Amino acid sequence: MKHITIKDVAKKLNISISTVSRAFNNKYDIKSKTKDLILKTATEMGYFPNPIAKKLSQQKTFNIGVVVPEFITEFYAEIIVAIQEVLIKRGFQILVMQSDNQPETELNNVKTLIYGMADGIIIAPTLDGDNIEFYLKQIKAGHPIVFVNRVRESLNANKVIFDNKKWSFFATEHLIRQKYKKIYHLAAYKNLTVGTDRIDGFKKAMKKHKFPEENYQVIETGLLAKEGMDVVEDLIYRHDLPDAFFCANDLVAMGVIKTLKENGYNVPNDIGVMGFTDTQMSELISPQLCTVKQPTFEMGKLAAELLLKQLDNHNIEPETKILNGKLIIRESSKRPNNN
Amino acid sequence: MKHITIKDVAKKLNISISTVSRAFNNKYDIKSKTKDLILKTATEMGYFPNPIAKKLSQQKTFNIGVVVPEFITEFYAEIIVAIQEVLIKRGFQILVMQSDNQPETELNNVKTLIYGMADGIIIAPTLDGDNIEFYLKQIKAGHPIVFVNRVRESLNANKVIFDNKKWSFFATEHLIRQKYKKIYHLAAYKNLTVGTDRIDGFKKAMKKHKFPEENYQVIETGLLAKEGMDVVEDLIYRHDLPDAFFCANDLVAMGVIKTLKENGYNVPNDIGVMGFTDTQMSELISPQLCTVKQPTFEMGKLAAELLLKQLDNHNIEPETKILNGKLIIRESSKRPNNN
DNA sequence: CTGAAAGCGCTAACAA
DNA sequence: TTGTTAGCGCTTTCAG
Repeated sequence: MKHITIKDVAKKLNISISTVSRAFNNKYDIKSKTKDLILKTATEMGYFPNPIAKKLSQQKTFNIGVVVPEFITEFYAEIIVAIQEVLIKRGFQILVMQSDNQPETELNNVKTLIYGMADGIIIAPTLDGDNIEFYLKQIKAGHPIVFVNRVRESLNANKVIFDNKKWSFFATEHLIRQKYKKIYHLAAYKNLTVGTDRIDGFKKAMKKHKFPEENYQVIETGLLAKEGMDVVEDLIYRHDLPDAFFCANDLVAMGVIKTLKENGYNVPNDIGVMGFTDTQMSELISPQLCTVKQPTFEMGKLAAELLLKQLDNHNIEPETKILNGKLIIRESSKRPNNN
Repeated sequence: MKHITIKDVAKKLNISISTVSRAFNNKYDIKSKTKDLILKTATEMGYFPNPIAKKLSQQKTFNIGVVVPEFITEFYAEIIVAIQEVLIKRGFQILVMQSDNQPETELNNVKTLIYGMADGIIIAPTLDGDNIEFYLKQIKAGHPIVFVNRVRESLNANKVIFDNKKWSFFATEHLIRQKYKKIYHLAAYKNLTVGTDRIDGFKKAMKKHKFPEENYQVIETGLLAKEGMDVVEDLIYRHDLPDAFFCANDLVAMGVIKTLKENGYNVPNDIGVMGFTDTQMSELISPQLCTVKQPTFEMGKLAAELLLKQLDNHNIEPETKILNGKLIIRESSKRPNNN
């Protein structure tokens, strides 16, 4: 329980604590011989500078906090990996906290990090709800913050987001080009901006290509494989299957494919399926999943870089990075005779 | 940049800082009227107690650190979720740090957490290597630490591990019972205890059932789908395919299945495949993957509970929880005519 | 019920 | 090149 402190080291060597401090921060003049001696004995004694005390006096940790809704899916895990890659090179350590998709938990996490142990923080919000105002106040007070993913484009802050509307539009158009005639969009929960944006993109494509109202539909489904399976089962039961599904994410798409296959439908010959995000698994299943690649690594990297800029200069103008994706054409949406 | 401190609040109300402190910790006698007033104005001013300072004087945060090799695969992500579930109920916040499979990074992470911002720490080590000694020293010094997963059974510390040897043995026996006659084990990297333990279990089963040496083999493969694919391609090229694969994890197994299918082999009729871990995806692919379920949630939960015990009483005897898994029998290892 | 003051471990002027 | 000392923001005894 007892930490060895700078004092213990100083006493042992009969020198002052400031000399020990200098040895560990090697930026003040100090005889290299004493420095070596100090470092050596300190290590022997098992001394390690207490970061808490350091922070309190220096007003600087070299920690960056990252708050995400969850990291059980690859999406945020990959973003975090990218953030870490950039910031570790610059001498920072990364502390990650999960909000569990709970805005209150998110707020607490951010508070702990920002008031306590982090010089800056990257937030992937759960919702673009009430917390945002608090965050903006913190930014104004000088705390570097960068937002990622689930934020409104209009938010005046450093942020990196994905152009969900556009790529949902493109994904839908891909299905249309494959001559699928009746397309259902299995959407994410409607309280997510990313969800509504994808719905918008889907509808836009439908309108552009003049699909009659009865030939397309948006079904609020969710983000889990199970939820996709349930919806498909229900549609089968009601004899209301479309000839293509555009799913909110890959996991839902995989659930859809599985249920379709189990019920004797061939994907993509009978029914096409399109995912969103491009997870690792999407090319390991059969048929391989056609999807939209979201540049998770790029998102993380850019967020980290925006944060570094803020750390260097607190008064820069907020920047927004809107990222593009890529259609990953694979079997699951390939109609055999699309003539 | 300027935080509002306890001093500012005290000055504003013309009271002492200790009174303000009391108001926020409501454990000392304080007139409820003054308390309310303080809390109210403090909130208005945007005051939030600085956790760093709190920790320095109290020697207690309510943070628990969790250090894992990575959380891009479900395995550790699920463990973390379980830990969080237990500890949040007890008023702790969880700080997660990734070691990136690098022992040095791991050591730094642990140091930051333990000396700095965490009352206790759960470590899922990258290797059971040199760092362990340092950790044991910390435990002796009174820092609560619990180990998870990649640790030797002989380590005298609080830990929760999985009985890899046993379940690797059972997995192998399952393949044997299915009458597969030539079985290759695609092993994890050999410097991982979990890897060598699974190899041991595999060999033990082979010996028990008197498989001739030429009918089984251990191939160091890794933990990625790509690595599984490469090995299978190589075996196909060398005309050295077995009639069953027992893979180090599900991801490798999925890579194996994919490559086999692409090369015209039927799984499980021509070749059986068995995974390890039971990821979400394993039942979404076809054929569904037969695997061993590792109780990730249970592991996290128990680790958290062991930590809580240590937090309450620093001098308890170290406990070891060795967990069992479960065979999840699915298509990929079902031989049609196993008579 | 409230205030004064010491101290948590460290940094960073300022002296020497 | 080294030592002395005043904080960093908070808790917690000890007086009052």
